[in-house]
Amino acid sequence: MASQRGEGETTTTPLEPADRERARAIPEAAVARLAVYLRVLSGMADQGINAVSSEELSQAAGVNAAKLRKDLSYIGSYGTRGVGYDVEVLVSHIERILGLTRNHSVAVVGIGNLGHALANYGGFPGRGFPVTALFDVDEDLVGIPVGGIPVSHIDDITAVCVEREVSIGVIATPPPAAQSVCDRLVSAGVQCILNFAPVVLQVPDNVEVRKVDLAVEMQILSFHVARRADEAASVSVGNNGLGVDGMVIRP
Amino acid sequence: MASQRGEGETTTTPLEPADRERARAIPEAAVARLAVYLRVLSGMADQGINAVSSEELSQAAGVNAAKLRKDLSYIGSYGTRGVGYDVEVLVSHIERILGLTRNHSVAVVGIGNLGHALANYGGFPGRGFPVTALFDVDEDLVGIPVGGIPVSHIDDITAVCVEREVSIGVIATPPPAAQSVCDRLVSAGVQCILNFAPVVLQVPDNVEVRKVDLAVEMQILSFHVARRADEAASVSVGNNGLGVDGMVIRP
DNA sequence: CCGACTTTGTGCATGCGTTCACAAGCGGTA
DNA sequence: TACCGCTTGTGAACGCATGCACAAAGTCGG
Repeated sequence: MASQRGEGETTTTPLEPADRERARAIPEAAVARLAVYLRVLSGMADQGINAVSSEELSQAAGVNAAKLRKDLSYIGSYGTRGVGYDVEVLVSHIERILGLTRNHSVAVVGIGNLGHALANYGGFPGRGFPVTALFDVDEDLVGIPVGGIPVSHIDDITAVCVEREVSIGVIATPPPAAQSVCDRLVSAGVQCILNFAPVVLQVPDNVEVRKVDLAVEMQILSFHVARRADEAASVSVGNNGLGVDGMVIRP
Repeated sequence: MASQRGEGETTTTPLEPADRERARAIPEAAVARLAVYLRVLSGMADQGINAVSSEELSQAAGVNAAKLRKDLSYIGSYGTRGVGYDVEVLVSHIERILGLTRNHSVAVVGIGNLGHALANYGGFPGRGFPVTALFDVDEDLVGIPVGGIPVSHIDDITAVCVEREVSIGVIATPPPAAQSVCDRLVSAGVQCILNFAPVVLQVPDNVEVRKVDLAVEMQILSFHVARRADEAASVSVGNNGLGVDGMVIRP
């Protein structure tokens, strides 16, 4: 895993010009799916499987086979017609495109319940994301190690982030603190932020923010519950032909 | 459908036929944003603000003003031209569309670090989502209350979910257990699942699954880091006009 | 070496979602 | 009451993503 390291630009396999061109053109949605394919492929590799067809892989990943092939075509042609894909080759290629050949140092801010959970993941699932810094306002927490890393005070955020070359900041603070923490991360040079706080962050446009919003997820589900209840209540006129092929429970 | 439960339709404000039609047509992406608008609006209501224009609201929510208006138009016309929107009216209308006038009982499965964090949220942010059941395989945990709710054994999942009318199941187990837990939730009649396990769940098509995948989020960020590093490395030929206006750090 | 079969890679059409731009509608003012 | 300015609501254009269908390309068996 080799946690932090001296410099870290050219230690990793650099993208060749051809790939560089491609990376620019990959749709956002496809990037998310590539990460899923990667996980499925890693699992297959662990099971000793070394070849896979687009059909098999797509089913395991829960997507359309054509879409999968198109997604893979964005990163180049690495399959063999008539045979399928070499698992190892695909894994290493997706890893390269996603930038996983380089380690991304992660800082978690806000060591509450969620922060604890995140810190204890200890190098995020799928590794390549070592947590190297933890921050909180609470003086009582400072110095105490969580998941092996001692908590720093939030006022030291700039110094620590720069020193440990943090490239991804995770915000797990209460809502009111989120924007302020975000600003501090940004001025510490962090350009990628994963936000768990239910707040819309304002950032300069050179910073990438992704948000994980529990409340929103729940409310989307709630919407579907409501919609279904309504549809069920109005099954009188006749349903449209939109394929509700009724309760196929697959064990 | 409406699985079990005595009545449960008309306890809550029922959607009128006109709204029912509309709810069916709301794009998935818009639903997610409506939840965000709702939060922003609630905040405004708490601050005593009672009118807002699409411009203000859209900025606070971090979206385009035109998009916001279109999103709101999906749920009907509740603004006043020349003035804006009444905050209260909008809040209650979005709540109705999202089905938040009804309480959605939530079950959390897997009381590890993340499960603890979720249970301790204690009725999810924005309320309306009371956590009413917790499950784990670990016998040592069974009976111990977490966040006020005693943990049940996972083998009792069907009985407990039916009894407590669970409508949303949250999976926070280790990956290998996720599919099995999911199957059990489904056979207990749970139709909405929020999945934190890094696994692609296979479900019948009457079940709605949303996934929150830390690893994928991190890898998407990683991709952007890599893409940027590459773009920065190839600033020699000349950048395209696609607005990278260079490192504007706003404090 | 050839032919049949399999599976990839992709051009094209379709549909969805976003954005633009403007007419319609409402409050305030004289 | 009539006008003026402001903001909504939406028709229409655009662009992106998905899905289809097929040609290209490779393997395997004879």
